[in-house]
Amino acid sequence: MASIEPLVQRLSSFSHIKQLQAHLITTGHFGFLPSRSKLIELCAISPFGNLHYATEIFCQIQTPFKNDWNAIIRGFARSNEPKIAVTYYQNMFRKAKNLDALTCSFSLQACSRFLGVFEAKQIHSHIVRFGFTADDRLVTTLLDVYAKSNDLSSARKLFGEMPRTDRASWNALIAGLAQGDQPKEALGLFKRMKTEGLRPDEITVLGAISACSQLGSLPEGETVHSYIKESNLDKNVQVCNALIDMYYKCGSVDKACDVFRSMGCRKSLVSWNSMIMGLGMHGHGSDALKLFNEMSQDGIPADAITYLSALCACNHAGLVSEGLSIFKSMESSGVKPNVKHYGSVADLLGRAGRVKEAYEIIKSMPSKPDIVLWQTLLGACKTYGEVELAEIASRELVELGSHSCGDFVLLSNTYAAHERWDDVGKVREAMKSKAVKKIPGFSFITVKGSIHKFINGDQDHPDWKDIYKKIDEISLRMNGMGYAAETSFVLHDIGEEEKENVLWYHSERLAVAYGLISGGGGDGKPIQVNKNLRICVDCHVAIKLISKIYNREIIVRDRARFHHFKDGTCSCGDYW
DNA sequence: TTAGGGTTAG
Repeated sequence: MASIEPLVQRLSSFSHIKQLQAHLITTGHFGFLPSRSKLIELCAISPFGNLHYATEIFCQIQTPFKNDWNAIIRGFARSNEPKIAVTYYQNMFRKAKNLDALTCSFSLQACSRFLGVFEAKQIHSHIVRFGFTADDRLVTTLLDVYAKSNDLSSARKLFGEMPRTDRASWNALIAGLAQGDQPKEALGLFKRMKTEGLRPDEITVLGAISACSQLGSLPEGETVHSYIKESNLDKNVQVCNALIDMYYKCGSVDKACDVFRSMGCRKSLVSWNSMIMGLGMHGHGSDALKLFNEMSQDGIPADAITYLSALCACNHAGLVSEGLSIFKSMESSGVKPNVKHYGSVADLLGRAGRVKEAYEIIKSMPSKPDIVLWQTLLGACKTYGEVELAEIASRELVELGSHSCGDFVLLSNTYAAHERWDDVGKVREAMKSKAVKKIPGFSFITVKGSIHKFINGDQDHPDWKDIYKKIDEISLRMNGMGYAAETSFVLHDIGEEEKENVLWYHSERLAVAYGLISGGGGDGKPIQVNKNLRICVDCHVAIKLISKIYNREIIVRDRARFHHFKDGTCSCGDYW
């Protein structure tokens, strides 16, 4: 039998595949293994194929050969049901025993799609058993699964054991560490890679930039950017997009704009989305909306993320009518609003005191509202003292199984504002009976290239005594300006154990104090602090005052947005 | 013949 390859080259539709199958059967060549496997592969992975049909052919084969299995596994690995690929793999392992490195590779690709570490570990053991560990490509795929599933220790161990590492394996580990919670380690590897004589490429720098974004460290980001310029990697649109993202996340929306405006390649949808999001997070709502309009003139249609970015920009700047009209325009643009768009609009209305309208929006959703949405509504209820709606939202939250400390505190505070102390007591009881989980708050600051992390009230920093001394000094000077801590509700209602977290030693204040004594940010540069949660109301007041007393610009990046404190005010206009 | 590493939200 001649190769069917020339024939295959000319196939362009599913009916061609069926004709080929008929041809193979009628000519008695279906039993000819390469042709049969090719047919299954075509069905399973070509753009005009049909995975279901591929499995039908496969099932008709009494003893499928290795390549038949591989074709099916490969097809499922890239389908919407990657787990099925692993099921086929396990069947093959039991029945056929003749799997090869490719079988493992396709199956691992499937694992990385559904983050199946358990399955990956099983395949890993087979890789060892079959002696495929010298296969760099296969091991890199395995490393990537571990890294993507956040099993970073396995990823690192594997990397350490590789007989040869190349750029791809370094890249997989760097990206994995950056996207996991080890951005510092990712940057360390990026630096080490250069000293070991491997030249980072665009994929490497994407990982490194992403690490800088996570750290929120502008100096580190600038160093990576210099490397990118030196190596001419700044013509790559993905690299530019990552730089935009990094700069605004590191507090410099101006530098993000510079990158955006001077891109040496065509801007993609992601470039626009990132820039709009960045402007929004820094409170430049109207600039964000200008860009939003400019984008359609540039012939790039907005997608769901564009709309979300524009809506967030409206939220952070309090642009209520603009936000509503953008939301309304979504349908006509053919972009279907999802939970996040509804959440954003509910937030916009809620913050503006239009709590009932926010509730109506939530009710009008085609899908079921999620925890975040009810929390948003609850937050607005607290601000505007809407007890009834607060109770509705809380009930929904309990039903959805939310055990977040914040939910209880908000409800309790809403009651407290109406002096309904019995109800306050009941909420507190409920908190005790359901082990309410609390995410620990932490902040960090980069000083002279190294990162210092602070947890509320911690004394782990080598200079903690000086930091606390500085805080005492700050508090004296603030009290002299008539500052009174807003502890009334917060401390009262959260419960006893919270009391030790005295507001004065909140992580963001420890970081700011350290910034002041260490000259963080350098001459005249702003002190920049990153926090994992939202900044607390009292710290917000305090840092405004600190910026005035010490005549220092302070930038705080919290979970939701940026706050630029200068001369006693904040860029968010106290609206966040 | 077929395989490895990649950018935006929350």
